Amino acid sequence: MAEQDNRYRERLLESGLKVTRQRLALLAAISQSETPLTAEELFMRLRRDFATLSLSTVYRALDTLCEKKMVSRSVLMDGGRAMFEIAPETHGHNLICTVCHKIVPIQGCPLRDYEDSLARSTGYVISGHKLEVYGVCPQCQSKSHAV
Amino acid sequence: MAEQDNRYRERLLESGLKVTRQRLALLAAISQSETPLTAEELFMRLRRDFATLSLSTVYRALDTLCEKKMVSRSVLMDGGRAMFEIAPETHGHNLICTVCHKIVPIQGCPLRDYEDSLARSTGYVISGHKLEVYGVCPQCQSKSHAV
DNA sequence: GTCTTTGCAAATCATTTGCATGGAA
DNA sequence: TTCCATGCAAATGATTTGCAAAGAC
Repeated sequence: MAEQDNRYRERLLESGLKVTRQRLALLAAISQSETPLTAEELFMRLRRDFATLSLSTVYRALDTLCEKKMVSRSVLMDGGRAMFEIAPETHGHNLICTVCHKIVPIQGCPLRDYEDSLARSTGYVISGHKLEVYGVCPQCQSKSHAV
Repeated sequence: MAEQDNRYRERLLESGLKVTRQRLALLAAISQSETPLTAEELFMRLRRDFATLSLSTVYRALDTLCEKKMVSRSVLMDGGRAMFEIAPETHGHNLICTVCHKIVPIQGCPLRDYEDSLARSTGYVISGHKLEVYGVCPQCQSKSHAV
């Protein structure tokens, strides 16, 4: 825990950012969650032991951390609010259950080769992509059978 | 034009929706655009020859038409506002220029086989996905060279 | 005539911004 | 000490909702 804390401390400094309690707490909270969280969710979690924290600080810190690639932002199907997760070192995507909204990472990305062929066929210089896959997880499948 | 109008008329009726001027105008406007449009953009286009139209009608009609699969909604990278396009009969995705924000459709989808293998490896029943690819279009590439 | 759809205005939700204070380097 | 970061409150932007009037079937 303290080691991880120090890793974040270093990365903040490397990025030219100041090490603040709120940023460290944010990074700790995001990294402790297995699924991406909304700004509001993070705010509520941190509020427990950080009474004076402000929601706009959460938004500002998330913006900054996204710029520095320490955190990444994804968008859910409904289009409502943004979700945040620790930027994974290996590029990948999420698989989202449309029933319970559980989010699990998919390891690997099926689009590397595709991007190359797309670049060739369109003349675009491809810079990236956003992919989310939707489905029903095994647990929710068995629940619906049980009814 | 009148033929297309009639096709939409039918599809509305089939879906159990009433055929209204505003819905027909909306469908016409969306189908006449080569790129997806925001609700606001549609509103402004329709306002030209439809002075009393209300923005909330546009939102409501778009919601309804998305439910009935006549229109589809996509999300831009920045996460701001939703964009709408006529639901394509063949599943495909968009390629978005990060400089001029031009949006062009990509024919074909690289993920069909991938979804099958993902279903096998995860136990999920895959229902769909959202994919957007980002890059710089040939025009914007040459413009930046020119500088 | 009945039930849906619309227009308008007000409400809501997520996110952003201005500004003075507080805190890290 | 010098800026960057934070807290608070107010602003913004996109989208939604309540309600009465208008329109489609």
